[in-house]
Amino acid sequence: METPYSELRRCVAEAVGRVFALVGVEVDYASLENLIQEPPRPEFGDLAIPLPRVSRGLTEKCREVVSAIGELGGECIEKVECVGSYLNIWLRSSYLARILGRALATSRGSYGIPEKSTPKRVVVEFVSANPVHPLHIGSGRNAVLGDFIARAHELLGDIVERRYYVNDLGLQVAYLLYGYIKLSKPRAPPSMKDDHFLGLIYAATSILADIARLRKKLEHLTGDEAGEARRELDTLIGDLLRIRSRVPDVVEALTKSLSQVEDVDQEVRALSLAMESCDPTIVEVHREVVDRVLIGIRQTLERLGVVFDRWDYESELVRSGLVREVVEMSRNSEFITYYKNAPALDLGRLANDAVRSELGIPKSLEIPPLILARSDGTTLYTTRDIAYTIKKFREFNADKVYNVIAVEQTLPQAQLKLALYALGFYKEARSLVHYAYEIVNVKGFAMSGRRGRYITVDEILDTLIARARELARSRGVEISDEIALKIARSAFKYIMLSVSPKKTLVFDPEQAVEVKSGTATYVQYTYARANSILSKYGREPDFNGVGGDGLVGKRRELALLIARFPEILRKVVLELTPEDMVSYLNKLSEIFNSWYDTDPVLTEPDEQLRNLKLLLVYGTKVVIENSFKLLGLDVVERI
RNA sequence: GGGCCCGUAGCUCAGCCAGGACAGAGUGCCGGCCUUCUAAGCCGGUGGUCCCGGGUUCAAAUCCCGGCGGGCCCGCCA
Repeated sequence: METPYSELRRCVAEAVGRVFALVGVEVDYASLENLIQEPPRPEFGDLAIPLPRVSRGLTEKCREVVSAIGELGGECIEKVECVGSYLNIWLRSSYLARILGRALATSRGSYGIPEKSTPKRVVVEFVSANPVHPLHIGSGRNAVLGDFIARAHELLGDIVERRYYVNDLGLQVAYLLYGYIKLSKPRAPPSMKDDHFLGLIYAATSILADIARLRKKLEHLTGDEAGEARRELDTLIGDLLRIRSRVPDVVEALTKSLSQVEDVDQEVRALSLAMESCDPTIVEVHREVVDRVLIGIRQTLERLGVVFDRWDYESELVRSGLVREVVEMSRNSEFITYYKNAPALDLGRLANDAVRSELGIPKSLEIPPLILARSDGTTLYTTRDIAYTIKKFREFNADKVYNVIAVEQTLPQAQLKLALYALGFYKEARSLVHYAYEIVNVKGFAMSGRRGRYITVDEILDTLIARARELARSRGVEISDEIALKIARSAFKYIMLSVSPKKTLVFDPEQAVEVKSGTATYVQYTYARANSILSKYGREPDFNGVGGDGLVGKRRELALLIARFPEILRKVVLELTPEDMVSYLNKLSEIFNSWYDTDPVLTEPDEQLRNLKLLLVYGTKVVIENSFKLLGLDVVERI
């Protein structure tokens, strides 16, 4: 279906094109339409065309264009003006009102939502944070972006599955498990969630191992090197003290227990091996500690409104034999090689220009061989990821699989694609998308999961909830838990979505909890205002009874913005750029609020004009609703 | 050393891919607006060598080349 904005652009292009032809410049309407742009300021009209782009020398003929447009302007153009090298165009109010009214009347609540085509089957794997600590804001960004991708596909009518890869093998989990066993499966204090509690145990164990290692090393160091090591030691002890201030008993018991161990690292490595071989003496406690963390993570995700369809345990993947199968296939592959005496795939040889371009891998990215297994026979992360990717495609019969993973994993993700290709999974290799995002930095704070230095999603949500309550109370209103959570999580998500995923996001905890312009709350407030007007009006606006010359000033700006919405949404859905939607919502809310303040709707005596105003209110409401559906934000009827 | 990304107002960011008007928001700071549809709002003021240097163009924050600064990757870690 044609969008109102493309309709009006075509109308303008045709009218202007006819006039250009009259002054001797022939140009086809389609290319003229592409040259139409939005002026930077309202004084420059609703639309504008840079004349030199159309044809050299056209600027000089602009006066003739102006005088000719009166008769040939057609139904859409009110007037045009020449300013500098631009032709500025004002649309006829009645025309703009009519096409906007028709578009909204046709689609109502689904205004802007793309037409469904043949549904695709799409898997989005995201978050997949290691089960060793609570979700921090970095994982929060992943959760919000991944859910956005899933929602974008759902909006297109695709069938989407959300999967979480539980990385329950590897040294990180081994450290947690080690500490957990040494402490004889401790319970969390009543006020603390399990994932927060176990995250502290993980960090304390990891730090104690680091300290022991460093102390040993220090015995052989002198001079500058010794000084540096001592400073590092001080930092570690500082981190440990911070953890002790939260769980004193745990840290004391753990310190005492580990001080009697000759080589913690060696024991942890042994434990890791035992985990991977499903050693019956630990298999139960291993699963127990992982699941305790996962329950906490799942609660956090539920607070965010992010729900997964599948939780895939890495240990089960290994046990299923699929990983072994991948290694076997590799051994029979023509790309098998031995690198540093370990079995590997020579992906560099595979990655010629043709294959790279087929898989979307940059030419300049150097691809080292992918080592498949350690000398002890255990497999490596990327090897397992090959198996997991095959599993994701198979189990869901997927047309497309997204891996939402930090940009720092660009190389392993490229290797993953190439490995699939090398093993004959051509379609899978082509249909796998690494949706890369940059990390989150906290202002004045170096995050580290291993050191227990992070800001959790839970604490941000708690602070935001408290802040929302406080604000409501200051206005004499009590808000429900549900509303408070909706305000809080939307505020958090909005921040996560507002910066281009490829850019580092600087998170300022002080700013994050402020509720003002440019936040989700601001947009929610805008929605509540629009909603309030419409519910007081009590019935649907009369979409056909609009017209006249009412679209001036802010009303006109708002109408144009609403008219542009379907194109914006489409672009955001196809290009997966949530930040564009955020910018749009900020602009829309700003214009709406500014208009709202000076131009009453319900008391408007002129019926046609009132209908027009109601159309704008209705349009704003629907646009916010549908944007929120895409971004995973919550609208609130009252705030 | 090689590769990728980023550099725009004190701070956080749009705009760059598809070049176009005196470069836009938010925040901060200063001042004003609640007998009128929700003041979590609105209005006004303040604030910029678009990292630097060349080039292409009628026109460069945007494209090209060369620098500088910051981040990440180049593990038998994940």
